[in-house]
Amino acid sequence: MSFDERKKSRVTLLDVARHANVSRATASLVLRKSPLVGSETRSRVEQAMRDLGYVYNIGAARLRVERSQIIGAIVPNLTNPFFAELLSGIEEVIGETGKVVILANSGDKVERQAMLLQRMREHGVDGVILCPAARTPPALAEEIADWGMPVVQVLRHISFDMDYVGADYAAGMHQAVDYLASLGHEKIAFAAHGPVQSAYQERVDGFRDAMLSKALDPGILIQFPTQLGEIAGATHLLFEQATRPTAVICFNHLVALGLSAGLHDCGLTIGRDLSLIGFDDVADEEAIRPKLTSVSTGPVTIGEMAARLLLERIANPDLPPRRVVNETALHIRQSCGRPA
Amino acid sequence: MSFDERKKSRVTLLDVARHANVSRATASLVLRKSPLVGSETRSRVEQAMRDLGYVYNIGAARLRVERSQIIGAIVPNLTNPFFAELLSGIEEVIGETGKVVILANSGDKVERQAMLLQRMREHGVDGVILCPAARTPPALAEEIADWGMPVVQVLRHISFDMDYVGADYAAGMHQAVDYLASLGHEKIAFAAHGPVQSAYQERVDGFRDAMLSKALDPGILIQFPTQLGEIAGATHLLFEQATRPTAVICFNHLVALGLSAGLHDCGLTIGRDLSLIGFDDVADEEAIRPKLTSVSTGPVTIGEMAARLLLERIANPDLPPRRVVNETALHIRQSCGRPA
DNA sequence: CCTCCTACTTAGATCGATCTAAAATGTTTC
DNA sequence: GAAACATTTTAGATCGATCTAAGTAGGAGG
Repeated sequence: MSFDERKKSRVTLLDVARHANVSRATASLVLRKSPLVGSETRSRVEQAMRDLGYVYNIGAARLRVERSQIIGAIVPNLTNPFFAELLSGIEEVIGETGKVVILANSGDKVERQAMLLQRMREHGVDGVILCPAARTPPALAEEIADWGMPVVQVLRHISFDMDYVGADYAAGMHQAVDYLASLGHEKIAFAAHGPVQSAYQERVDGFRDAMLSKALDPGILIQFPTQLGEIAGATHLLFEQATRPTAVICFNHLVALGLSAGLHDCGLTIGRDLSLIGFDDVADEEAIRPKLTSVSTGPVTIGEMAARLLLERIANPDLPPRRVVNETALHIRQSCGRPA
Repeated sequence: MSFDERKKSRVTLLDVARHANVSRATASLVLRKSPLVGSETRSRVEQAMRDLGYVYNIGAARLRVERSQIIGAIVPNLTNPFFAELLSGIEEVIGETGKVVILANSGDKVERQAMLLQRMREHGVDGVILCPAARTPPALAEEIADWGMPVVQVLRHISFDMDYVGADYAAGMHQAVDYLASLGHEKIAFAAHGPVQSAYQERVDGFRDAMLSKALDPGILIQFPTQLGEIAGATHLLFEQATRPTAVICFNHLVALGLSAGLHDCGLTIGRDLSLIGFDDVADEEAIRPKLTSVSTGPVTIGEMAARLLLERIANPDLPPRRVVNETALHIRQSCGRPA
């Protein structure tokens, strides 16, 4: 890169074209790997690009073409490793196609989510992967449809008219309950947490349903604090129920981590004094002792599937809405035993 | 939104202007909240925008103005909660300014990182927050400077000519070593992990330095596997050293989690049979039992500071390069005791 | 009545790519 | 040698905003 060339704030396609003695149009064709240009011309232009240090300006291109190569991802909480894994899957698949992911954190706030969607619209994203904030009105789906913006819901859903990718929470609950029942447990609690949204509801309903199908009492449902740090301290809630549970199924990995710590603090041995089943099976759960028996929902996979679904939706907007539900798997480790 | 208006693929500023009986220029001034337009005109234009459902097209604007309102963030590993927290801090600060964050995962691969930087350049990002992949050649810094791209290094650094935000790893190591020494430990191991990069080196050097200043042997340096799942299984490495350590300082929270689990598996009691100090103090460490004494580096804060530094750098490219080093704090909990 | 000033408003060029429709070039066919 | 054809190349309009430089209107001052 010579001195003069660096002075120019930006090397444009026109500069490249002039340097290679062709027109702007031809240079553009080379850029887009069109078979129309002759091979000698092509290499001359490519050399010119290298000589001048040309950088493609996607922004300029997208003014003409209807494609920004940007995908949005909105999650309710970034610090939760579960969502980090989800994002990782999304970024992986989107990145492979040469597109780019805009990341945003709704903090589970509906207004903030609306603002972020607006911002993404202004950036002309090709589509959005959205984990809807709790209490998102279903009308949002219609609004989004009006905008003509391709959106895939992940993990939570607010509408059946929009693509959705999630896990089979109900089946996961059945796996957990069936396993505990097979060990002889009858008093099984569900340790819930966080705001109510579709995934929450599905887990609770799945739990109820599974318990009833085993003719067990589905009524032990305990609400734990939202913050990880406070969950351990709230462990006593488990023992303040009308019937004291012999096993607990956790809403997610945060509850599992918290209770695992809290039970230890109470001097109880997990798996002997009380059985514990986690949900989501994030990497950390492998590192707790005793190792946590857990229902895995596969956040990375869900992220990948959501990304793929979105790409298909963008390519073909008239597809009917689809629902993809990832299978859950019960990973049996060491946190469950027979009831005392 | 009426039928005809929806048919038009996009409502432009010109449409708004016509609808409000003003020129495109005036509408643009309203958009940018210029004090030049009369209040009556302003509200007429604003009403027109609402009537037509106008959406600002940042992409078009940025073709004229040198500002894309996009910031890039490149991290080596998204699934590591430490980086997720970092990102959370970045997104928070950047989001407040109305800008947007493009997220990318280098997988700690230099070539992939180069490709991502290129892609971000094509998207015309206003700046990038980069946690350089291990083995990134220092020449990259010059290349970036040639591009004229504002970049802030986080957590790891490859050049002194580029802004940098990190933690005071050396001080953190001193805190950890001093604390253990005060408890009477003399055989202290450093449990390392992952590829060598500046943050790695600083921790190792800090450890050495701290040990030497206490006249202790700084030579017990053990390399653990990269994957969390494999660390626990490698715990035995601790006991295969020439001198068996009575305390271990962990490279990061992954090693701490892994060893905490591994020691439990060996039937050892942490804090009594062996003292353990974590590093990074991610939220999870609160949930391990016994609670982990840990050096906190504050990833969220570092992310916030990096974002602020980048914004300043963008506003004022001629600032001399700055280095911001976040203080570390030793959080004393329950994982350390006197040597057996 | 003319000049000057203030407060708005606007026409038209511009950013850097793509796309259409047409032109230039070279080859083959009759 | 002209017509027909395939292969490359190109001029110029276009996308949707911003910016410059110039315009209009209305009032104050002389």
